[in-house]
Amino acid sequence: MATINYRSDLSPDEKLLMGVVRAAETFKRVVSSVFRKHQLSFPQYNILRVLDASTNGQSRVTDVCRILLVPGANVTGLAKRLEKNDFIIRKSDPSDERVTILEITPKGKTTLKHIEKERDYHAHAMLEGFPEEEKRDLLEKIRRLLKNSRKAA
Amino acid sequence: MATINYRSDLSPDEKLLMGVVRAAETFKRVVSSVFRKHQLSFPQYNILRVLDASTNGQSRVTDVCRILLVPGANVTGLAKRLEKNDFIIRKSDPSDERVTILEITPKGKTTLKHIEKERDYHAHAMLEGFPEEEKRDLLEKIRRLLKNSRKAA
DNA sequence: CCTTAAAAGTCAATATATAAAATATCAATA
DNA sequence: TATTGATATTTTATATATTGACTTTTAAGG
Repeated sequence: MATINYRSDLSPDEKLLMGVVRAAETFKRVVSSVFRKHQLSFPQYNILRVLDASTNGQSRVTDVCRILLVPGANVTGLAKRLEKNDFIIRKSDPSDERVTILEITPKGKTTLKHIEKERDYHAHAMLEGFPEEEKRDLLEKIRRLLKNSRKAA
Repeated sequence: MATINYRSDLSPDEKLLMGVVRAAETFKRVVSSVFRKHQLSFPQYNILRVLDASTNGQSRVTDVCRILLVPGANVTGLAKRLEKNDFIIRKSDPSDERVTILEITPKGKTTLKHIEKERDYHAHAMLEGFPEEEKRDLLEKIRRLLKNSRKAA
């Protein structure tokens, strides 16, 4: 047996938070296997989603960062790979040449559509056995967690 | 305004799960800043915790992987860096020479002790406003999520 | 024994995350 | 106008994650 010599000594708070981390990473692994079939990684997919939900399919790098809560240095490489695979284009904002604008391509949009059904299937499977009321309650608690941790950061 | 041109179109299930991912990553960022002051990364810290909770402070690479739900190739590099900084030692199991055993050092143990208080402070801050009963409820739901997603994987 | 399959771990290649520093542009103002 | 300070992004260096291939050892069958 694998865990026979192991006794968890996490404090209750830590156990809860580590549980959140594990659930998140396991979920990421599950849906990543879907994205990978379409040549997308999890963070790449998230960027595409943000652009797809933005007016004209465009957004500045800074805004993508703010929405996804990721540091900007991350996005440079991600955007370059997305552009190399024709999921987005990158262009400079003529009105402010410090700004890089990312725009989703038709290929990017259709890829998101293809992914949609399978993604929903997995999301639904992870929430199997959760009635609507419990989902609402869980979402509310997660939001409170997020608010607390952003305050702490 | 950052999000003015962005309307989230996530399905309710996806919104919930993406929320879990965000909460997890924000928490990781917060506590990582604590670990970093002691020359440890988040995954390195987790490995130390597993070893510290194992009998004789020892565990096989495979068992660490099973407990932390991470692929084995990860642990090789992490363990090497941990060994380079004297947090653990690596040795071969004489009874089965395929096996690598990881063992926490005294330095590793004292480092965990130094981290303990600050780590608890941050964990507690993230759970501010959660009475015990809500924490229990949240933990139960998170565990159900995790069970579902491991089944789906 | 000998062959083969499984198990444990490492290695290599690629993608990602992060911090720190560098670059370029903009805005304000002296 | 020249300078200063703030913004937006990229670059650089290191750590991590992930997949698949590979090596060594063990276990199982014939």
